Amino acid sequence: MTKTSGQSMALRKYSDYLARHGLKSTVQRDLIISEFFKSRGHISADELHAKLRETHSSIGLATVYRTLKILADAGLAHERRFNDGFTRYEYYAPDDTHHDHIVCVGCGAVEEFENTEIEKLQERVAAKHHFKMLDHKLEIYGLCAKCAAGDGGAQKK
Amino acid sequence: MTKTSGQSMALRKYSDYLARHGLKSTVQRDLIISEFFKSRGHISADELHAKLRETHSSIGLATVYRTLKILADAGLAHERRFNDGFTRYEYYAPDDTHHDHIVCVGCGAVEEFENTEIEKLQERVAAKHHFKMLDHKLEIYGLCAKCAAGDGGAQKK
DNA sequence: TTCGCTGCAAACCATTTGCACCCAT
DNA sequence: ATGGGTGCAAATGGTTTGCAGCGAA
Repeated sequence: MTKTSGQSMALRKYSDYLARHGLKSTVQRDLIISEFFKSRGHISADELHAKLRETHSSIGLATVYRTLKILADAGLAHERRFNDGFTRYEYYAPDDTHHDHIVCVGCGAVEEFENTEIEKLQERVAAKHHFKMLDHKLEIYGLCAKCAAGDGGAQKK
Repeated sequence: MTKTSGQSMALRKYSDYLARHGLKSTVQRDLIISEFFKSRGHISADELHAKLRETHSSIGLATVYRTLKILADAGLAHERRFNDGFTRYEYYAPDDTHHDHIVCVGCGAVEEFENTEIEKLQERVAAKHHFKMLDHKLEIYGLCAKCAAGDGGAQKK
């Protein structure tokens, strides 16, 4: 099972992208990207910026936005908009299978799932409407076990 | 097949809501709501405001927003956020079956569909993750027959 | 007469952009 | 030394809100 680490593969794809587009590698970008890879899944520019500030107080929010946009352009991150007002970025390896999200409206937790049966049904729906399907978005909103049980959940701002 | 008109039923539910909440019926609200019901499906506050301006130039955008919010609170409209930056409101009768959307990325056309099989699969996914499902959102993005055929489509701003 | 309602403009807030200086290449 | 990168502050753009006057009950 020799499987190249998804992360190192992503880093290579990232520097390839920089090179091919005449962009430069900088300390800030490296920091942002490494932090982004560390906290895998569904982080917002603001949250990422806050985390970075803990150790590098001078990094600007604008740079975080700009870098995340590069990652998205390079095909290494996906912009996701749930219903909490702002954009979250999620790590997306080139060979990842498509997945969807189930979101807890109590505590904001996000889990991922994939279901090929649903995908197939979607293709069929698109065909029925004479659409060529390019992408789709499926989000299930509900209460996770913990939030359904008791408390209102510590709303993770 | 005696079936009370969905619209008159909605209007009744609307005035009930106003009464129960100590809110007043006004000319502006009536205009906004009637226009909203007329252009069924997926209209934004701005588009609605523009339409109303044609005949009633003094209506303010803020009032449109406020009224749409009332409709949403009354359970007569759903707020929908696709990927074009702003919120669209869609008519939603209390007895409507849930439906999802298929959106053309070429011309912005939106069609509705429902698929109970997909719904069932979603319930199953939620159960597997120990979530109590409350709501869900499924959007298929693609090209409609017209846009897939030739032109880039007259992007409906 | 009482409050809620309205239009306007200002405020919000996440995200973007202009700019002058900084730093990889 | 070039030209892209950065932080800051200002601009944006959809949506919300404060306020003084208006109008439904």
